[in-house]
Amino acid sequence: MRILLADDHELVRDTIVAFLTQQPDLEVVAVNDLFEAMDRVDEGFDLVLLDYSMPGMDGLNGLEKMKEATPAHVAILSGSADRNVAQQALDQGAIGFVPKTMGAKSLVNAIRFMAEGEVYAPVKFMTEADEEEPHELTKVLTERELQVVDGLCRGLSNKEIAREIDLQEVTVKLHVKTACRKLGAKNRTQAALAAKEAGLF
Amino acid sequence: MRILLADDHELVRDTIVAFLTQQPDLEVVAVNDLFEAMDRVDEGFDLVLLDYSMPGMDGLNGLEKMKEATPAHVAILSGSADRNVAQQALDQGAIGFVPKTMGAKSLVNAIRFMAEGEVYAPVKFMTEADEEEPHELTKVLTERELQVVDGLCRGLSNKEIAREIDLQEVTVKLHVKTACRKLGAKNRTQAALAAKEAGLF
DNA sequence: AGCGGACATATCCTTTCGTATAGTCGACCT
DNA sequence: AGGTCGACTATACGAAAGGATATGTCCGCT
Repeated sequence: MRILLADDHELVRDTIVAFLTQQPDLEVVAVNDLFEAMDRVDEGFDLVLLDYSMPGMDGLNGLEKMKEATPAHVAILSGSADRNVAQQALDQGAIGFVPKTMGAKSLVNAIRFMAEGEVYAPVKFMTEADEEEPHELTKVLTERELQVVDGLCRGLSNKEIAREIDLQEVTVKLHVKTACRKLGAKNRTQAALAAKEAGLF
Repeated sequence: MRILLADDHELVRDTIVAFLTQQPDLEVVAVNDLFEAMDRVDEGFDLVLLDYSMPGMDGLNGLEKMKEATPAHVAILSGSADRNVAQQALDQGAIGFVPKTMGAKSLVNAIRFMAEGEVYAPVKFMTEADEEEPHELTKVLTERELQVVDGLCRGLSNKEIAREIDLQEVTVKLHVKTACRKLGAKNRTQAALAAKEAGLF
């Protein structure tokens, strides 16, 4: 299998090359940036690995360009990008997303996966990032408000929420109102949507 | 690496064993059901593969049991289960989820991944399932109902929706009610949540 | 010609929401 | 000790939402 690796960090490049070439059936060509990669991609590769932040990439536009230039599978390699970028890359047709934090053996496996046409993205990485935003909201909302918003997110009425957390309905209304204000919502429906959006519940 | 495979379909079992044993460093023990698997798991394995629907499994309870019985990584193998089951399995600590539709080479790669402690789930499988339900809903909801639900999903009031699509408020109410019924929602908030959940808008 | 589905409108009525206002209570400043 | 703030309770009222039922149009199908 022939792999084209493009990364502007020499150390990263050398490390990856060193590991990949230990595999008897892997052949790796490493280049410095997207331009070089574009130049050499015609040599025929099974998989192209592009660093997310290197000269010529311009975010995911580089992915776009590379995909137009070759029928080979193209994957994004990154040391910093977050889950959103990974998701976007996959949406734009990348065969995979590989964080540089990944172990060497896993990297080799991932590359085999992708070279065979299987989409790869580390599950850990894709899911755990969902737990960042809650902090902002759980900090502005009080305990009661959180309970009430939880009810909103299940489409409960004020009365039902009141029964559930043992409060007067009027009090629930108050919490709904203040929670709406904090969430920038005009009404309970928008509040529920906003809370869901933010990853609460 | 030692793999314990449990599946009640002999054909599936034999096929997988045949492929895995082609790998010089893989050693596979295949059994018929969860009970046999539990009996032999003490022999020491790097990875345990459990069929989702085989005697003794009882949904994901079998996964639970196996995880208690061994420190090895446990993955779920399934020919039919959907994305939700896969997600649940991962949430319950499975090291991976492998659909039987996967190619043999990819299967081997996935197994290496999991044996090394990397969580594996096919991205295609996990994401594409999100695009099934819309069909159902866009088909049961009429044109007007869709417009109204769109409004609901933006937290608009009936009056606002009426203005937007140039209808009387009463008519909007009608559509909201029928849409709620079709979506199995008790009120507009649940309807909005359900529509969002299903991937509409 | 007749039928049913989708759509629009109307009236009536009940429940729920949303908001304003006011007061109690305890915690935390300073 | 007085002040402030957050959480809670309480009234009260107008605005929405939700439900039922009835009428009528348009369109496609039989």
